[in-house]
Amino acid sequence: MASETSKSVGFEKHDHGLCLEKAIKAAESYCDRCNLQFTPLRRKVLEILLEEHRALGAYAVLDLLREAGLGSQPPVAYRALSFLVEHGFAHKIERLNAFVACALPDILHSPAFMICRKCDTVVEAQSPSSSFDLSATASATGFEIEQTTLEAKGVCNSCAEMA
Amino acid sequence: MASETSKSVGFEKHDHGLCLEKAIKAAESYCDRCNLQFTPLRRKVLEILLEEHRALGAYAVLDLLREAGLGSQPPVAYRALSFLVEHGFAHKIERLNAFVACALPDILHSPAFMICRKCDTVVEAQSPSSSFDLSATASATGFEIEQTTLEAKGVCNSCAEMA
DNA sequence: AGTATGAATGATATATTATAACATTACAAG
DNA sequence: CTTGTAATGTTATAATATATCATTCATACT
Repeated sequence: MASETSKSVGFEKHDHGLCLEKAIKAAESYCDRCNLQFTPLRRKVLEILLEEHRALGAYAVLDLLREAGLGSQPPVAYRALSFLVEHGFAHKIERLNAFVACALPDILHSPAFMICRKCDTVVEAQSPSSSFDLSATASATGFEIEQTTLEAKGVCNSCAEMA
Repeated sequence: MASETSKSVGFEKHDHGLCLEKAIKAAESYCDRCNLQFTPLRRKVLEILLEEHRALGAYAVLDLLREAGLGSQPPVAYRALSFLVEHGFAHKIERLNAFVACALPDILHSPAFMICRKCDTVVEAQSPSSSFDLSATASATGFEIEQTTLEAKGVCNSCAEMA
């Protein structure tokens, strides 16, 4: 379902049809290599996220899924989204309770996002590790950071000892 | 209400009654200085968060509020929590949809957290800015980071131009 | 004191996000 | 061909959050 139009997405224009195709191919080949099932449903959900190119709530995804005739109940969307997030094809934006396609599918990274509080546009920054200074990326794109939140998930001392 | 017991909280023991009192006093005097109303409700919610010393969902807070005879409907809890978050007395942990009292009430900081996926314990790290490497803090406390998310809220280029 | 103003709280209803639980289908390994 | 596992379908409901309007409370001005 890739369109050939180049439209304004994120904070600047780019060839969106191309980026969609590339991302799908990347996911496909990754799943091949890792014996993961890149099913029509999962592919469609990733296409939806790529096509929209912004953070979508699970129910927005579900609506589009329904339009495409592929599943109609919440768990269907949530399961596909979980799969995509788990394998790095998409990220969850916790602040928005929404999901975006990964903008850097070929690069190992810990996700970092700039979220506009006015239009909810989400831009993913390239972040090699948990230590990352967004301010350079922000000023390069003209994004003015008002507040940042860093949340690290893991296992604490005492839980590790118990195991 | 502050208890005098010293119990194990976070990743290590400390005098909890004392830290509660200190935090309440800090909030009180900040509100005085800034002409904010540190009402009984808001104080109670902060006390609840401090007393529990872990991330609590809004409805958990509401239950404790109800027990204390101070409001019983969701908006009551959400409004008090918003106030506390807005003024930095508490933080919202987006990953958990939960709230914690600020562990560093006297220090200007952008919040950074380590969240145990097994016990949901949340520890706040001291983070002077949006650029911050959690890994040092993590290894100091024996926390093993599995995944980090950095979300910056602000205003993007095009929205800024419109205004 | 009286009263106008805005802030905070109370109360009802409902919206939004997410998952539990179980049934069914698809598909691959033995 | 059948048995196990993963994926999807389906129903129901849980958990989180907010809109709206009514009421009370604090403050500041006269």
